[in-house]
Formats: sequence, structure tokens, C-alpha cells
Amino acid sequence: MKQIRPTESELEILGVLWEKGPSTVREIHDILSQTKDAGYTTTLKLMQIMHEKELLQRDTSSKTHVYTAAISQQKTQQQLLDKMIDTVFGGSASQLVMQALGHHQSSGEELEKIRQYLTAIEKEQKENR
Amino acid sequence: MKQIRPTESELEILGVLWEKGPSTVREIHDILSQTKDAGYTTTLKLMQIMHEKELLQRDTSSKTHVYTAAISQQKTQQQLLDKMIDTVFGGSASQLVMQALGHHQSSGEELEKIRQYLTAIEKEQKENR
DNA sequence: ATTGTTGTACGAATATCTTCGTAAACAAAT
DNA sequence: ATTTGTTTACGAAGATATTCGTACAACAAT
Repeated sequence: MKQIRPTESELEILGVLWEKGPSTVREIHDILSQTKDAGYTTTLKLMQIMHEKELLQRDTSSKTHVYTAAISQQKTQQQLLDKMIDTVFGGSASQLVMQALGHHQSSGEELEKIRQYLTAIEKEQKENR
Repeated sequence: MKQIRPTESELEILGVLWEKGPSTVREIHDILSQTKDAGYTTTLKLMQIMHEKELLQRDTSSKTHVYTAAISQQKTQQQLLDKMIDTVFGGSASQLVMQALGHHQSSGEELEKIRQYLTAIEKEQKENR
């Protein structure tokens, strides 16, 4: 399986693309520059490199190119999670889960969803025993 | 608050130190080289740099130095989680939790622990309403 | 004492990431 | 047609991370 390792800056860009969908460099840059301090050409260059690396696709049919994420959020999440669980949480996923639950408030709804999820997993485990 | 940003390789070393406790370069290297391919002096150099950065402490009283992690696993976990939730999971901790639960088998005990944790959090939320 | 082994220190090469200046293409406005 | 603003392309500098060769010190075994 192909190992994708986006850098920190690349993840920021992917994050925006995942949320907003296909975007121009200008759009990405405007959003990023709210929280970060970098020139326009920096963002441009990054996205060009990401295109070379095949992290992004782009449509060059008009003068202003439109970029799209070429890797799915899900897959990227899973990959980064796996590595993190492995190196930082000593291999224990539930350790990570509890740490995450502890320090971020989630709405009651979200907690309820997680609870249902737990139940489903436990049920599945019983069946496969 | 001081932002710590260990690199990938540094995290690997920290991971071993957190698990095994104080260790020599040789011990760390032997473990890492099971899954990674790097020379001994590379590991040594990395740990020396980490000591300069104050990521590691070391005892130089004997010829063979003994290194210890200078930052806690908990704090590092939290910091990395926060950033990850922010950039990769669009700010949703529960999104991360479900993704993590989905693709890693946890024992029934662990799941039970998480369930209790959930209950505690929900109770707390009610009280603070 | 000589040899072999294991360790640290140091410097430098290499690789990778990040940043930005500059030039050229293009379109809209004057 | 010239100016102005927006965009891409490119190259190169700067910053950071990774890798390893070499030298030297400590020590054990012969």
C-alpha cells in the first residue's frame, strides 16, 4: 500500500480542500493567511509541489487553476492515526480515545453517537467469538 | 505555554523511552533497528540533539550515558492530538474517536473502560448545565 | 603493552521543507 | 496601446532534519 506522508503545511492545505471542495490558490491562501503568515507565492509553490507529488489534482482549463485533493480525508486520517497510536500511544487505540475524549468537549449528541458505536463494536466482537 | 514539536524520528525515540524507561543509546538503537534501518551513530546524534533541545535528559556519570525523556508522554499526546484534530479531523474530536475505534481492535475490557469514561463525561456535562 | 570492542563527539554531506523574489502570460480598465 | 492587477512558472536561498564517516577516549581481553 502506498504510504502517503503529507507535511504539516500540506495537511493545512488538504484540510481546507476537504472542507471547501475544489478551490483556487487564491481561495486557499486567503483562508490560510487568517491563521498563518506566508506570502501568496509560498502557498502557490506548495500546491504546485503537492500536484507533482500527486497529493492534489488540478484543472488548468482556465487561466486560474482549480485544485482538488487527490487523497481522501478518511484514508489520510486512518494512516496518521495508525502511526500516532503506534509511536505515541504505545499501540493502544483506546488510550488515544480516552485522551481525546478527556480534553475536548463534545456535544451530547456526539457522545451518544460514540456510545452507539461502542455498542455496535461490542456486539460484533461477541458474534465473532 | 511552550510548544514542543518533536520530529518523526524523535518521536520514535521518545516512544521507546516512555515504554522502557531510562536507556542507553545502544538499547534504543537495538530496538529501533528492528523496524528501521539506520546506523548507530545516527541514533546517537539524534539523541544528542534531542538533549540539546531539552527533549531528553542524560546521566553522564558513567562512560555509557543513560538518557531519559524530559517531556511527559501525556503532554505530548495531548499536544499532537490537538493539532491532529484541528487540521485533519476538521476540529471534531468525536470524529477522531470513531475513526480510531473503527479500525483497531480493542479488548472488551478496554471498550468497557471507554464506556465508563463516556458516562462520567456525560454526567459532568449534566451537572454543569 | 597491544589489540579489539564499545562508546562519545564532531563535522559535514545529503535530503527535505519552506519561503520568496522575479519574470512572463494574460485580462481588464483607462 | 499602455497601465494595472492577477496569475502561473521557475529558481534559488534559507531552514530544518537525517545520515554517516572519522577521530578519539575508555576499557577489557589477550
